[in-house]
Amino acid sequence: MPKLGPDYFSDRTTLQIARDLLGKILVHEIDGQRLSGIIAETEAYLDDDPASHSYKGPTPRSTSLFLHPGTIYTYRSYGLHTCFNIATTKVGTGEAVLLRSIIPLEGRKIMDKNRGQVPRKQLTNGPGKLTQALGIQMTSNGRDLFSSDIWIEMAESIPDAAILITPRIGISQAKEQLYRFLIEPKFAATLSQSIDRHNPQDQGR
DNA sequence: CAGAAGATCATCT
DNA sequence: GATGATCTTCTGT
Repeated sequence: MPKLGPDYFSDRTTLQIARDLLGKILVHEIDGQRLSGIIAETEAYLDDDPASHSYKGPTPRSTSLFLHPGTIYTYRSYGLHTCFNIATTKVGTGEAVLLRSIIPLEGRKIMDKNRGQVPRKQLTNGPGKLTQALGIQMTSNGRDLFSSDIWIEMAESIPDAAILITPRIGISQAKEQLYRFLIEPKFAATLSQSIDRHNPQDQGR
């Protein structure tokens, strides 16, 4: 399966990129072992967003946000969690997409080990959880998606494996649920919470 | 160099 | 719905 190339993160708006990433596959390869999941929720951070780490210009922490599109930006949240972002648009702008949740695909045993045997619905359904499950660490900050052990692939079709790991509710129902998962507004790309505050009808996630 | 805040999560009521 | 865990980063002095 082809990796997404540099153009993917530069040719469209950040919001569009965030939408298009839904359904793609995030891969972290460790010792030849693939840990992966289907991207199910993303969040766009735009230049005019006061909550963005790039809002006040580059700082020691946020320099990778301003590098070329496809640069990985990780940061430590609340001293505990690692969150995974991808710089978008062009060099010098600080826009990015945060990956908020994935559907676990390959390497479930290792993910369980990394997460500590939580219920499967809670394995990768948050920005801090997916990095812990995939073993993605702060050291990936500043690398790029095209020449590192972390990348994003096209999904030619929804792999059967994805159906198998969805909740045990039968194949057809699982397919339907997975499809909803990918297109439902609730899980679609959103602006950050600071913008949500100005749109009270969007709150409650 | 001290102090505060934070793009979260698990656990509790 | 509230709270504590935990620590990096940024800001002001």
